[in-house]
Amino acid sequence: MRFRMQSYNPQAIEEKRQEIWEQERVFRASEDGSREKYYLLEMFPYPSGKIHMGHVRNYSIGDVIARYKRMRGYNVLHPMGWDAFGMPAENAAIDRGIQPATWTYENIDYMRKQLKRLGFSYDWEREIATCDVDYYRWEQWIFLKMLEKGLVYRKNSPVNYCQKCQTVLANEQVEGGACWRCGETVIQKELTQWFFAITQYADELFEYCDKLPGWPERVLNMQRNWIGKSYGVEVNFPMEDGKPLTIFTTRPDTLFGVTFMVLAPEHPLATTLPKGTPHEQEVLAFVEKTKTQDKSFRAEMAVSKEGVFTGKYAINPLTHTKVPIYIGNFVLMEYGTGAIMSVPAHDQRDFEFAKEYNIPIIVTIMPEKTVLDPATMTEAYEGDGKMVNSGPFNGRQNREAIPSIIDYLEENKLGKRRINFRLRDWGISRQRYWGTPIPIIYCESCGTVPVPYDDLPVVLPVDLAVTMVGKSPLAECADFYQIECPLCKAPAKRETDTMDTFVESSWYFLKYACPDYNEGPLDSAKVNYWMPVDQYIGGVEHAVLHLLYSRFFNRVLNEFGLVSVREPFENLLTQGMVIKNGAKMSKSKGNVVDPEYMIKKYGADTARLFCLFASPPEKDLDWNDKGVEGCSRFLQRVWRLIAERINDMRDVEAIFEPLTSDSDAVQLTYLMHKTIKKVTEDIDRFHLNTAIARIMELVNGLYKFLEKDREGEDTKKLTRGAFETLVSLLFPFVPHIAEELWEMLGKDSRMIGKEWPRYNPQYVEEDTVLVVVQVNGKLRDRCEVDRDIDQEQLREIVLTLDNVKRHIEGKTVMKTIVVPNKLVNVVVK
RNA sequence: GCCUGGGUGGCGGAAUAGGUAGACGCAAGGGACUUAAAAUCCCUCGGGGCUCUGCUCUGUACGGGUUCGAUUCCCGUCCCAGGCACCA
Repeated sequence: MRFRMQSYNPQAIEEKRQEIWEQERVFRASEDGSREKYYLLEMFPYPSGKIHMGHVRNYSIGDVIARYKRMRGYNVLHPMGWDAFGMPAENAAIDRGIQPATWTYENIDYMRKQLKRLGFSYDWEREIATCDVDYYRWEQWIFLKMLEKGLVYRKNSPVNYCQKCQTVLANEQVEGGACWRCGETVIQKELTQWFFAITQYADELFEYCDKLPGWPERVLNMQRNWIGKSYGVEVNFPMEDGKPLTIFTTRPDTLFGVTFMVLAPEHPLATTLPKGTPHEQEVLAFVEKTKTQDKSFRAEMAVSKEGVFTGKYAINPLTHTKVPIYIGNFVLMEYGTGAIMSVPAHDQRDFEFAKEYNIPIIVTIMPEKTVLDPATMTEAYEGDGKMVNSGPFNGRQNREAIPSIIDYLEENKLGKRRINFRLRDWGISRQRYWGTPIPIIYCESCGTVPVPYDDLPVVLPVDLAVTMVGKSPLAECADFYQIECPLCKAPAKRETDTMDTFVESSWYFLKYACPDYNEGPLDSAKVNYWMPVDQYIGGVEHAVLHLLYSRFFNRVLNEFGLVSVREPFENLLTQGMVIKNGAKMSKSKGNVVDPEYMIKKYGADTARLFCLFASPPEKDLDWNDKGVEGCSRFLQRVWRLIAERINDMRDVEAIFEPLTSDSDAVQLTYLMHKTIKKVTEDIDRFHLNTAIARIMELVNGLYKFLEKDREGEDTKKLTRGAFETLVSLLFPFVPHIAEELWEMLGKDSRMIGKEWPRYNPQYVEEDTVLVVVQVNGKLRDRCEVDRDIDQEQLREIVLTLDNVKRHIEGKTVMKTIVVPNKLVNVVVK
């Protein structure tokens, strides 16, 4: 049978392959005890309308790993779904008068098509959309369970509020005082809100950062930073009425230098202490003024320290001296006890405050090289040194003295060891429509009543007229909120807030294991088969949002007995952004490249290849249209390499070792086996760009080899072996063209995804090696010698080289350093 | 200010363990094929110098150090990106 050579037509072959994959359901995963499982997960997208280049990159990286692991014999779970609740759906509804549900599901349909057109190997039968009732009903179940266990509570407190989005934001969702989504300045608002008690897990979440070796250090650092664990002590300063004023400090070594105390304006004592003193009015006015300022404004104001004296004093428990109590704008009620001891000599903030209000300064830590004098100091000394003015602790190194100071405080019941965290509980109430309804009912007589488990789900009405003004849409929908109390049957009102959409993404990775299970939230047997996620891939922007919440949620569900592992994600890869012309691709910058256009022009394989080749996964990817063309050229070159010769090769048997001693054939064999080794190692450490570079070298080598007209069956067989190897190596990166070429070679297309080529160790190290010769560390010559040659012999050979002789002439050889099979350095004087 | 990363050709990026700096690709220049163009193929390609198939000096942000040898390790400085920022 003779074939006419066809040119590379990506659209045709890609659609053909995709159809076969779909029909044969080749990416379906099921539990299989006979093989090692591998759960590969990429962060699921928000169905905003269209796939963007960031998605293409993220999912291309994931697909290489998924396909590669399958070829290595793993039972791979590679699912995809939709983070489908969220604000843009509501905005679209307002702008275009479409229901959020309609808009969302239409987007999902469109984007699913796009992902399929890119040829990613997902098990689409496990697809989930978080806005499906069958998904969020179990989220409501989890909420109720958490409520039972005391992990959910409701409280009135100042919260972050975005006026543009008209909703509350969690601390993690405020970036530099602005809304993470729209950039609007966040204000403080007093509201009653539901909270998840993530702080109960603060210590564990912090400590386990050391037990996640598969995570990038910078992500762990961001999490540690965010949780903010600090060791210190709570100290009681008795006041004149005998009651204690409790403060938290990490620097008990400066206790002897306390000259005043400061309370947060929100501190309960702030308004009661000054009663009856001449300072009362002034304090009340100050507290009022400061409290009404919102957080970011106050932070800005407090650059200059402001405060008022309460007229009252506290007693330093160590020195028994009387120190004045102030109210200050720079003290935060949310951290520690909302009150601090102030040591102006050794804390810059306290120093500034003391200077402002003429409060004395006492030095208690003396640096080694200088002498501190309170009268002349211009800033606080925050470093270490010898303790002075510190009674029994005088002369000791301050850091070393801390434990004994704390011991002393504890023994005398003056204070207590204490660890404080910066992390706050996660506020999850959102005054929005398109989210999971919080399953709670408010009854005049029974109070806050959880929706009974049997009454779940609380279904989000989808036929609602959405308006932007006023309260949350659900709060205006009587059909939704009017309900009878499950306990007393009296008319009652549903909670009309919905949950933060980060709740959905905190457990979706578990649901993929059992998407159709509906007897409970999760089928533990299946979940435990697949969990933990072996490799998670996504953007670094979720370092302290989604990734922290998920770790928290997984622990909670672990305690409910639904999953057996404590940490959900074993290994994490954070890929960089896609950049063009020096800026992140975005509509507002006008530098967007549409994946759809790329597919039309070059095909999915080229689009994928460029995303993988242009830079290593963790780095930002600089988009370059010319680079894309280069990738397209490469695929055409591969296509021609095989298609042009297929008539001669079709029925030839493949061999992977030369039967002749023809040096070119031997060289090709070495190249082939070395390439397998390099590509394997590179994929294993996610150096996908260099893996592709190696494959390009193999292609270049093959062209060079075939340049000469070669006769003989052996040559053909070896060439065929190299072709098969090449196509297999290409498969995880560019599956369509690889599978098509595989079939062109007359092989079963189902098999390419199951076999990863092996290399013969004998052919990765040549018998001779190139040894570099240096004289005094400078490269002077090189020579080809037998591998593992005797060192003495090598020394002799080296000294006969012309250029070496020239450089050592008239000098004495002091020593010769030999790095076997690599380098000789002759040291002369 | 603090904590992380990171600074390598015209560009994207290579260089597992301290051992040939610049793999692979893009761009650029030159050539072959062609009536021509596209496509394809070949050659050159960090900078300087020379007696130019070769040799030599220099070069991985900057300044020192360790070493036979440093892009790689150590100390100091500068710059860029990300995170945190009155957290007591």
